Amino acid sequence: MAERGFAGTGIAAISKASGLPASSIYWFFDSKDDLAAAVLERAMDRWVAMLEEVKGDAAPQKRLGAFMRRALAEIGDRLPLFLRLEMILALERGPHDAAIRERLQRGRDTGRDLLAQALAGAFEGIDDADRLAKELAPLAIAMAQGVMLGHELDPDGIDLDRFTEELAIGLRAIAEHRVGGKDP
Amino acid sequence: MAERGFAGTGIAAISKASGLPASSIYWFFDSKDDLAAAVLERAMDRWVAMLEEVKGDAAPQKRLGAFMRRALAEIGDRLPLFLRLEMILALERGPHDAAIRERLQRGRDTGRDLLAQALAGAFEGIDDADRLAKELAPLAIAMAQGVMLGHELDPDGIDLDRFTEELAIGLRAIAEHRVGGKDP
Amino acid sequence: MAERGFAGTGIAAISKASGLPASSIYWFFDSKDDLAAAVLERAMDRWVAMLEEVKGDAAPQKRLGAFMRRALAEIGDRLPLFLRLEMILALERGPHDAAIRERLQRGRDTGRDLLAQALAGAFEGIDDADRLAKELAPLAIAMAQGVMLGHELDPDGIDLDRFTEELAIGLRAIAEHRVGGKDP
Amino acid sequence: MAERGFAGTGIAAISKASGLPASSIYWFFDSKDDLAAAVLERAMDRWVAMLEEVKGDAAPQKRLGAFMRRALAEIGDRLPLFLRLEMILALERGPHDAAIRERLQRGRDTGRDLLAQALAGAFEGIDDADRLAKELAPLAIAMAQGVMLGHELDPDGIDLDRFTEELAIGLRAIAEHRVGGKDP
DNA sequence: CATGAATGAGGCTTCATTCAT
DNA sequence: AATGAATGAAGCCTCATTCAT
Repeated sequence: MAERGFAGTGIAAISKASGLPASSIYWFFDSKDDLAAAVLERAMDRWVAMLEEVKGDAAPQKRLGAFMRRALAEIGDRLPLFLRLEMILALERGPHDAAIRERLQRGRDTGRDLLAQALAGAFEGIDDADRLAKELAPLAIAMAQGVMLGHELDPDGIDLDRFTEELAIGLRAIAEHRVGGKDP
Repeated sequence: MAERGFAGTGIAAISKASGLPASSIYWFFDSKDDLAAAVLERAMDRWVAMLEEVKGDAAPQKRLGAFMRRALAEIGDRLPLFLRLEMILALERGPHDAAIRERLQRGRDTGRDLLAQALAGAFEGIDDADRLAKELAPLAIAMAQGVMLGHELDPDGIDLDRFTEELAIGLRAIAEHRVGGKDP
Repeated sequence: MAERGFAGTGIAAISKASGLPASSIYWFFDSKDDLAAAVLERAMDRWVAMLEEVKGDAAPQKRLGAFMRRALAEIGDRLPLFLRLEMILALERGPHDAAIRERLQRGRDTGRDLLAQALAGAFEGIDDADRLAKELAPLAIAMAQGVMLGHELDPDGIDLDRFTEELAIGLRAIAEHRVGGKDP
Repeated sequence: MAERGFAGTGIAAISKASGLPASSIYWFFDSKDDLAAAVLERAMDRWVAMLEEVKGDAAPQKRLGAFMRRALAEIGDRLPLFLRLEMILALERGPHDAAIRERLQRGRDTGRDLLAQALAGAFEGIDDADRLAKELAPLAIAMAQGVMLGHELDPDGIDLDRFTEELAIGLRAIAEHRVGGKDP
């Protein structure tokens, strides 16, 4: 579903992939919507757990790059499934809305909070680092997602390792710009 | 199709939207794949034309913000259709004809070139501005796309107007960082 | 559908009976509900047309029996399809309601009006024949339907030919009873 | 099942209504057919028991109306479930086991016998009351069923209380007509 | 250029039933 | 006596496509 979208993923495909006959899938899920919501939820939980763990590591908050690098660890092979799933489900508006959209929102909120903490470390030395981190977290997430998407679409066009570092630099510059036009 | 994806957009829906009976659609297009490719092509051409026009305007290359602002002009309502279409078709891998993928690649190339020119203006004063602009263009596009996607998903989370300006700042900082680690 | 009910009549059965593939049926009808409503409508129209024609014949209003005998002409083989369809669809409440129920109501109204006219003939000589005919028409219909149903369930238990005559007698007695307890 | 028919009543619906998982239902019944037969049997037994009880009451056979009124006591809310079930199962021919049909036949026979006794009382004073009662019982049942069905379909169209009395009058007139065309 | 009709394959989902526990 | 899980067949309906006109 993360690869072909909601509509493009037939119950038959899920059945084949899972080894269960299609009708059995309906023992576990009420509908394809319900299944998608459950999958999204689980993927989300895993990703959040991973981020928490990274955050828990000693010093690393200090460098945003380290955080990002871990967060996107799977990349290279492919976009972390959760992110792909999130993007594609979010992009595909349609009738699979209700349950899914709400879960998407929750995921975004959690991700933002975690990134805000990592950003605060990267903004060390800037006034109001915490507030700025909170403000810029959505922007950081968005940029990061965009870059991952870009990498997915054209792997050679973007050097992800380098990017994780440069994203921190760019955000720091933006934070500094926000904190005061041109003062020392 | 930009809203529901390729698989989620039935010929019947296109028929209703266009007022033409489904069978008539097959007079104009050989298949759904063909139709999608044509739609993508047209959307792409329009977008490119718009960018060319912006580029043609007087000094504006100097400020990346102005370029971006025009490029995303439609936003507020919704992500420029072309970008939405591009993302969703790119994300949804599946059996959609190679034709589509190739056209997507072409679009990305054109966009990159145009943005590189705009970036070169924004990098004024930096050594090797042209080369850096070319290198960073894919990153810039990716970031911009991510931000637009983020805006689409959660319009209140991201201030697009401000972003266009800040993106320029961030990229400049990255360019400076690339041009020389710590030398003046 | 008149024989197996709505739920018991699969699209596949209709497909086989009609010679059209199941998917083609959906070119003509929006749904199984829609199809049932259309079938009911057509059966109803035919039955009403037949009743009108019977009514149009010369003297026969005078004897209710003649009217009934014609109205139930097909019987012997089987309950007039329309009546069977009406009963079974009316009895089977379920999700096939909306369109069907309304059409059922219309059918009942028409039948009642036609029968009222036939009854008026049978009530010749009774005061207020017209009013009584109108009042008793629903009762007459109901009785007749019950008898037809009974005949259907147990063909030997009920002599339909005799019944048509006796129904007139019974109704006349009821009408007389209504017109005045025991006066001459 | 009395409301939606055999085909329209899924095991899942029965499961939900009973609180038992679907698989448990198969501990009690061998199949859906078996279940339907059992349900029909039980409903039938109850109805017969009630009729017996009514019959056992003092004088009341004398007035058919009293008998009918009790027999249809539940009405007003809805057709006595047994009658509904009987009609709908009888109408819906299909693959429902011979068991069901046979049980239906038995029910009809019992009802007919009981009604014959009640009718005999109502025919007091007519020659051959017993024979006529036996002959007309099926007709009486059929008429009563039809009226109940009519009441079910259009509650305002038929006054059930009045009907119970008038049915007796109508049947008496028919009996008298049968006993001798025009002789005193 | 346009359309009504037709169609096989496949869509999601429910069906009645079975089985191991 | 009870149940969670499993299953093949069938349910209704939509799919992309074709064809005759």
